[in-house]
Amino acid sequence: MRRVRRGYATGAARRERILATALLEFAEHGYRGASLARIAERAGLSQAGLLHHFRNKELLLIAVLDYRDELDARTFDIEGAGGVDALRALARVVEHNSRVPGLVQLFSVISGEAVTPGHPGHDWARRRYRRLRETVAAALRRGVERGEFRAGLDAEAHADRLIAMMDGLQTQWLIDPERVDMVTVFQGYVDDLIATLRP
Amino acid sequence: MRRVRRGYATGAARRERILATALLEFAEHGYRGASLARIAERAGLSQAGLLHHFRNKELLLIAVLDYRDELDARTFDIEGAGGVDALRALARVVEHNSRVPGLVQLFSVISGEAVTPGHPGHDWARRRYRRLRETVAAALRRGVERGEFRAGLDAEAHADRLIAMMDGLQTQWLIDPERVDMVTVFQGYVDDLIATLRP
DNA sequence: GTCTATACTATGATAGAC
DNA sequence: GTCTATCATAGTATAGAC
Repeated sequence: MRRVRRGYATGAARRERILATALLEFAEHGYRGASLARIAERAGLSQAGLLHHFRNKELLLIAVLDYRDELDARTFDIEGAGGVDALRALARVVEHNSRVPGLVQLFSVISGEAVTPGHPGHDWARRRYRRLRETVAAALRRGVERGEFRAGLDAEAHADRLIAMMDGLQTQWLIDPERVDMVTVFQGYVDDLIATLRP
Repeated sequence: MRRVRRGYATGAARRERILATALLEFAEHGYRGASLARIAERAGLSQAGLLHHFRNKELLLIAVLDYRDELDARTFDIEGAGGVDALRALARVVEHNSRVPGLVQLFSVISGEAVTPGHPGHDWARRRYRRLRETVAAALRRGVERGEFRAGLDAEAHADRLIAMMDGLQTQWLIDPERVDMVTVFQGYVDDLIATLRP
């Protein structure tokens, strides 16, 4: 009997171990600062072994970013929700993020590096922002349809602001965790915004 | 006659040339991605020559960050202004930033890297955020004293939010300049905030 | 103050045995 | 699929002549 999934399953587990390790390393040292040798060592295989699974460093980063997005599939149902509910969902995302500093840090470090055109994460970051903006803007528009928000609001601009606020507070929080209360400060923004947008 | 300032002046010009070049390189490639050899070449001296002026890479980065802060001494008089004036001054800072993408990018790239403790820019970033927060919060409090803003507002939280908004929009703008209108979107935030904070 | 030369270390990637 | 061995390259930093 051929154990159809055996080889695959082993390979997949290996792959995931590598991805999880690489995520930590990229989060800690950025793309340029991370080293394949160290990732391999921490993942329990040789550097050549690692490169058997991911042909080069750039492809590994892309895979890690996709992997992070998968872990992030807990979108907290922003897509499903609309109006005030969506804003509260965003606040819950921030709260959740405060419990996974590693994932947040990966995002902050890579986003920072990726502002440079030519960085392997540049396209990923651009796509990510565009998608996020669309998702949040759509949720705001649904709030208008439901009469929760006043008509004529600039959904895209508010979406940009909500995303900027999340990212900006994350940076401050990562750099100075004791001093910056990311969750409460963002919650305050959402509360003010709900009041402002009331019809 | 001893030309007291001659040697110094020459040295200072050289130093500044190096700093300006290094600023561009660090902005383009981050701390880890920048290379002393390339900085030296673009500044028109050898790598060893560069290291004569700045003993090592880390000290060069620190010097560049201080240099940037000097160029930034055009604080647009946020300290002097208070209340609504201060918020308008912040909007002017954003407008100004939109004309110096190089400086903005240096800040974004280094801030991103510097969330990692142990990064040579970590302390600089933390100090910078703390100072900024104090400056902006003080300006908001002055607005309360003057009766422009309602009493009991959380000045620190609003300061954190204003700074987060500036930084977050900068990242989006750098990654996708055609799509993100940093200046207008920030102006919108300030306008909403002035309305919200009215007594 | 600036250069050349060089030491030293680390990196990403490939070839080929098992 | 994993390893060892190796390559080519590039990086920071130092020594010492001019």
